[in-house]
Amino acid sequence: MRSVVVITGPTATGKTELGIRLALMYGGEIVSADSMQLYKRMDIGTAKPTAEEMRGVTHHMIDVVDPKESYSVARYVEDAGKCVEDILNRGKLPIVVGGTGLYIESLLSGRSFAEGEQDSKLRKELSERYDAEGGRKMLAELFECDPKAAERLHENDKKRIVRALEVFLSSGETITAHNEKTKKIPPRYDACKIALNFRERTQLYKRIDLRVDKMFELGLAGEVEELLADGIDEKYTSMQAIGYKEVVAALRGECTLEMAAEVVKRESRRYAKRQLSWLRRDKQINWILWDEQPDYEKACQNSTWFLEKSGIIN
RNA sequence: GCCUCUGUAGCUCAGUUGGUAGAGCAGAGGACUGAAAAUCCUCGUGUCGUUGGUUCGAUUCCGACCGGAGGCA
Repeated sequence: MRSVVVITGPTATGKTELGIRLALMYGGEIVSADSMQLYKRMDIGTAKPTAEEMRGVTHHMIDVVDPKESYSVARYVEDAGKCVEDILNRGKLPIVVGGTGLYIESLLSGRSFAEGEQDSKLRKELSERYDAEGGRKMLAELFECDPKAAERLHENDKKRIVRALEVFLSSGETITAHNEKTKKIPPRYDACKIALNFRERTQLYKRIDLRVDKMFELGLAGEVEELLADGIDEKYTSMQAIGYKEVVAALRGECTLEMAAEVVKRESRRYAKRQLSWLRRDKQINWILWDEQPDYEKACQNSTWFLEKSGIIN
């Protein structure tokens, strides 16, 4: 089976650098798995690798959509899937690098999603009804058509209740049935998964704080200002990114930039925590744990071992 | 030096008319199938500053001491 390498982990752990090193060592190309680096013009706040950092390694799935567009996992599976196919066909090694767990999982499994579109009329109607009638009522309604989904969802989980109803109403199939079906489909790639993290949580947080300070020094505020000037504000998905929505608030005078920076740090820490809870349940992951600082030499050695073990190189 | 106020969870504070205590924030854990850097759920034992005394029993009352704030000299 055709194989890919995955480099993942919570933010600010050095995924980008390790990915590039491995690409240089094994003739690979990077396929980014980051839901925000997809957007053009959002460079500083998403910590996109610069041209120098890339060192000639080809990167895919970065800067592929306008910040005004709304992207989705479904599109990612399709677009990134094409990149992976192309890389494999050219005899090179695809290295999927990123922290968006859902994107990686969906890409590897080649998951097909149930019907529906983000901006569909149906979804909008359901969303409005949820606001008007309350989650309790909507959940009860979901229970009528898809009791299993209703059971596992909380009445406050608007997004998922709306989606579950949407899937049933538009396709006649429940999201539960759809999920069970897609779960059985074997993954389309064999993956060697490597995740980076710090041994101590406090080290991770220190690193996140430093990185956020650096983003502000590099001119994150200016970047956001330019986007706002073109009418790209927080109503777009892209601007929901951590680092952007907070700066928008500061630029609107709701708080100072210093305060915004503190919020960005806190949100990044929480995000890292969520990423970890997503990753921890994947037992296939090979973890590389840093002590104080990333040690890329050692990580490359470890990675090589992992790649050999999974038969990707020999 | 004297007087007043104050010392309770990592932080800010509430509270117990004496029966060993609770909020917000921070933090932790979890979920996750077309917005995922999004969205949602769950979680609060801490020598109640230290030390004596009164009491069946003190974090709560009294004394001393230590730390902090203010006032008078």
